[in-house]
Amino acid sequence: MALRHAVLAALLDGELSGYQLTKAFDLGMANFWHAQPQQLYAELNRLEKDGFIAGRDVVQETRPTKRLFHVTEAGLAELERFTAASAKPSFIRDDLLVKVQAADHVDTATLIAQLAERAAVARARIDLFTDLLRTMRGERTEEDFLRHGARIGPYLTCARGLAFEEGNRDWCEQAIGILRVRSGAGLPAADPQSG
Amino acid sequence: MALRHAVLAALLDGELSGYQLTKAFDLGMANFWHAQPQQLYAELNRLEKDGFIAGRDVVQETRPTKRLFHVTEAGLAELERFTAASAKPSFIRDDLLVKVQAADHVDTATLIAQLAERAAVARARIDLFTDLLRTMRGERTEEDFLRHGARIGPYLTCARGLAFEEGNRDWCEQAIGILRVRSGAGLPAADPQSG
DNA sequence: TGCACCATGTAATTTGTTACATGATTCG
DNA sequence: CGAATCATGTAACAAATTACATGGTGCA
Repeated sequence: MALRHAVLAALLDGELSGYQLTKAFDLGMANFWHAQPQQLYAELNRLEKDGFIAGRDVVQETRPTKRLFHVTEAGLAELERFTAASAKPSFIRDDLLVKVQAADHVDTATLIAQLAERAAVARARIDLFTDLLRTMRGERTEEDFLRHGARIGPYLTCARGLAFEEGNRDWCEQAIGILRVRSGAGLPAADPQSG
Repeated sequence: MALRHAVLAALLDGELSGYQLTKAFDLGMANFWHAQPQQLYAELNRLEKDGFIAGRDVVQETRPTKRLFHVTEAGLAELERFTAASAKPSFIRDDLLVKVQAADHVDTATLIAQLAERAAVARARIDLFTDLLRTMRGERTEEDFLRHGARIGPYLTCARGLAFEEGNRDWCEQAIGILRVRSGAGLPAADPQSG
């Protein structure tokens, strides 16, 4: 039951609706927590019932009415309690790595295609996070922002996400290179950067 | 329902019992899949019923009788099918990152302690994976092993795990440094390497 | 006219977690 | 004598996924 703390942490950046929250969990939050819309809507209702967040209706003209939520004092206290408690070890699940684990027993071309696809996704996310970080720090240098900026939490987690995706990209490229050498050998391999 | 493919991939390295499988899921497999003993025992029974693995009893003198499982032809075909199917995006959950996301609203000392603990765990795993990789490649250079070695799948996934933990260590150290500068400022900060 | 976006859910099913259960052996 | 290791599960509960449901707006 730690989804709630991820939601609380996401709401610290300002009021969000359930819909906006799902967007956040597709972007920066996705670096360390994964959740579906249905889960988020349900969790928002539970958090409100427990008094950790409060919502207000915002009627819109051309769009359906939405509810914006913010963290309450009790919610902040709960986050503080959570932070002090010992963290569960981080938990990863990755289909692609399962496939690579079986590399010596499955079709190489198929595996290379999957690795290339993942590398492309990683590159897209690297660009995205690089832009996000630039936006967050504005005119300042990273050094200056991290020392004196008002909200460094999201910056640090985004930086971790960036490094993670760089690791993915590099590893995928290395694995592709190795699989190519072992199978086709002398082929004038297509440039993996081009796709 | 992809736990089964992780189990199949784990069994490619040779026959394993449920107990040995839980050990594998605590070590190398933990880099990309997390599962508890109860799940593994249950999944082994399901996989056997579906014909993807086969087990045989091994009676031991000083230990309880165990069942060793190996992947069948049907199991290999299933892995092949899985490899060809599009992978779900990788899925991360990390309490620590949730806490860092809330860094600007929670106690700094508490957060630093958590980051230091994680950095220590990362260092331990780095040592472990470095040894594991050395063992896998034996006398050969990495270059040579990856070109001509018989089983590179586990090597590649372990390498990814190593890079991931190096990323964790570096990021934790950076975050600790920043939080120290912002809070205590001029303190003659303790060496994070020492613990 | 069809698709994507905004906006929020319910219900059924599948997974995953926690607690409980058993019992011998080996090491300190 | 107590703790860790080997060895395998069942049962109850909590969480996550999938499918289903609704309906207006804006764009090509």
